Amino acid sequence: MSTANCAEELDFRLIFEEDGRQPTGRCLDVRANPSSTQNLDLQDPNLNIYHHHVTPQSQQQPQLQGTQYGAQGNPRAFDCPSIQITSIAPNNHIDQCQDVQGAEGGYSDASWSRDQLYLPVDVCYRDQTLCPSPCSSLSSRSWMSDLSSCESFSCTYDDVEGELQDAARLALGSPHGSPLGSPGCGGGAFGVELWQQKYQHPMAFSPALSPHQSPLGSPCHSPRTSVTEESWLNRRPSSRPSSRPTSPYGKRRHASSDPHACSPSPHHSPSPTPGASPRGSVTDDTWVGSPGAALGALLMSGYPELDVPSKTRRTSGQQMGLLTGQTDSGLEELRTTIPFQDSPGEESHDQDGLAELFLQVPSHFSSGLPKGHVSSPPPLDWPLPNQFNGLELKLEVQPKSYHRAHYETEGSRGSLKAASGGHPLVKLSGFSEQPVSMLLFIGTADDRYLRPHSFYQVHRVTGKTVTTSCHEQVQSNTKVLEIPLLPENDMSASIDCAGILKLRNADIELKKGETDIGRKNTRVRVVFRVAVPQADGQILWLQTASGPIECSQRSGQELPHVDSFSPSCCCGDGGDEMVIIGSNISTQSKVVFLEKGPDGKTMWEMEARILPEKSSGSSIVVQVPPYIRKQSGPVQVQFYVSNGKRRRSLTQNFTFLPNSHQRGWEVLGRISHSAPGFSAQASPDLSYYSSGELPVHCDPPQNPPPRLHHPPQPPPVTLPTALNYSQPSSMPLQPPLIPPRAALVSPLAYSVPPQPDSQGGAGISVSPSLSRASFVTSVEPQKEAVLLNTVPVLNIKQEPEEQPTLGCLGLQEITLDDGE
DNA sequence: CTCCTGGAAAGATGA
DNA sequence: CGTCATCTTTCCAGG
Repeated sequence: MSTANCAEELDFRLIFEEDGRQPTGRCLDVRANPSSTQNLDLQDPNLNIYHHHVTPQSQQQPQLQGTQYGAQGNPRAFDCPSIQITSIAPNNHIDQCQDVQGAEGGYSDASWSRDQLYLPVDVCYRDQTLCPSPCSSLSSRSWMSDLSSCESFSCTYDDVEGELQDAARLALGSPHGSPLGSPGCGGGAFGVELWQQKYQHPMAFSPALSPHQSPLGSPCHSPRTSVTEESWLNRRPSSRPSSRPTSPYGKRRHASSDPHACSPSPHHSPSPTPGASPRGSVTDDTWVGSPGAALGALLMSGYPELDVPSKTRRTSGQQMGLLTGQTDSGLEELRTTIPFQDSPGEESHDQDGLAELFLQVPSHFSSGLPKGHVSSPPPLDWPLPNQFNGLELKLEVQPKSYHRAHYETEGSRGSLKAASGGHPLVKLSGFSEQPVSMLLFIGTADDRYLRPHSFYQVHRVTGKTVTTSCHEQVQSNTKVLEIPLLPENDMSASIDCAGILKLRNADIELKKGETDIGRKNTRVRVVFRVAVPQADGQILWLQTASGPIECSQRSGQELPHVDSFSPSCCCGDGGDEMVIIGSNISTQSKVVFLEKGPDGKTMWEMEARILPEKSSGSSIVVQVPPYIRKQSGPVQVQFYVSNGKRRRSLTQNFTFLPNSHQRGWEVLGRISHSAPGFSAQASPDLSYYSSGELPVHCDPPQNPPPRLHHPPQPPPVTLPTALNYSQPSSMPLQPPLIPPRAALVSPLAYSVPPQPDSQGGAGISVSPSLSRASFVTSVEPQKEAVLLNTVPVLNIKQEPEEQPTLGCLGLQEITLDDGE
């Protein structure tokens, strides 16, 4: 096991690093906490608000643009030492591509100087490259492939042009909606679609309503640009099999050792290539960058247009909103604070070549921005508050925690559903003057840093059962659904038009710059954003996200989850019958009791016998095994339910009383119940009793459980060393978590102290002594969890059911409990 | 006939 | 290098 654990931990690290955490501490200043997107408190005076002023025609000065862009698009961008990049020689390939695009698109970015380009942008967004997926649904098929596989796209760039043109045509011809949206798009169009959307169809997105359109301008480009790069890159190496192998063709090593992927750039580092960095860096960067985000709500002005019927408006290209000066302070800070989001250094290192690519990117990018249009929605990875000034975007009905995503090779698997059987419901309160558009995209389940998910894209579901109108668009390579919130509907919308598309891991991972690992990265959150026009012409952006949703097919044996059990103690002789109630528990399951020493080592372990005849449905009855070790007093042990090697429930605390003890004693353990405070470090037993936990009278063992022991809300923490799975996850998947950086960010009132160094900026605060632990967070979730638990105020939400293992397994590993 | 689904076989990955 | 346990992705079939 240990071995296994280790492995997992490693994986995790990778994931985390890539995903979420930001490596560097550089951005401590970040104001916003990405992760807590949901909880930012705008009220806080300290929060900066970005105003978006529209500058209609004016093209922003390059500088400004850069800045603005950065702000908007990506925090990181600001600082991004584009310079470095600049210096790097551009890559021919790239150039070509860009040129092509630019030409095609008609956007040239002459206006932009490369210098101004920021890599960061790219970084921020998952790389476009990666993004391919973004396309999402297009069809379900392949957009990614097409796009993603650079090959497809880039490889033939000749063709590409053609495509672009086509796209352009389409764009022109069709209302925005069509091209993108429909699933049918399929095919090769992906690139085109993106293209269109971004460039061609600004309008496609409803302008008025949706600010987001801008996406394009934004970072996306850059990122995606990366696509270009990638494509190029990929292409070059033609070695790569077709972009989409039937099977994941290349097997991808998690380690990112993937030759292909990196071929161009050696660095594997999370943020390998500049371009590449996308995700990883993104994450990181974003994180850092987010500072801007820190702002909380973003106010973008310039949407004069809001009034305008979206359809009519052309937002076009420009969407990228530039942040207007107002941001100055904010931006400035950001810049200063965030020297390089992307960690240019890294990028620069390995990637000269890459850099070039990136540079190239700008072209598109620029093309979009300059146009002067206005506003663009903030980058998708920016944290935004869910409420501000009386306005609140709330997910009134949460989606089920499980939704099997469909592959491009499959048909749709339907829209997200609510646990109740209906569909998720989102409502904007505090505003009903006019229709507003809401954006929906699939984000990561990483609470620490909410950002678009690389391996999943939202997919527009159509059909007679769908009552909510919406249309697809692509922002920063991420597919986004735009759904109107109408006053007549009480500014709420039933999300019955959104499904989830799974992109092949191989497709995404091969993208350059992609740092995330797809394997076991199967949880997502649905993110909702809305742009609310303010009286002063500014636009306030609010965001909220759903709880984590497991998207992989459920296997026969799901992760078992113990809801309650009784009794929670018995004498050392064992033999008592214990009822365990929970989900995914059957007579096929195994119940193992064990005791761990202070060092986390298993000192005793024994499997309990299941009594099938007394078990039923969601509960099983087991015979408590005898505790064979010497005991002079009560001994706290743990037990877990297992459905297989990797499917174990969280460990539950159980107490063996001395035989001499009077039976009937039950200890209420904080440990067991409130457990949060329990940490492996401390010897459980000692702490337990010493703490004065009180023994409570417990039902006689034989009695049917009058009262079941409920797992601690926060699942009890198990010893770090303990089984891999047993640890409750400290990782906050839930929104409730406080943004790690929140503290930093602003005076937001978070009970949890910020952790500067925490990579991901986990929302968890750790006591000083534990600081190291915090560091560990990303890497060793479990341990962290433990440590965290010790902390006074953790907001971490645990999902008991799920994962014991957040840490080890990784977020992904955990299987959500649908409950259904 | 298309869209949804649930299941599962075939492959891919890692341990 | 082989084996095993998992995961991922592609197919099937029924409603």
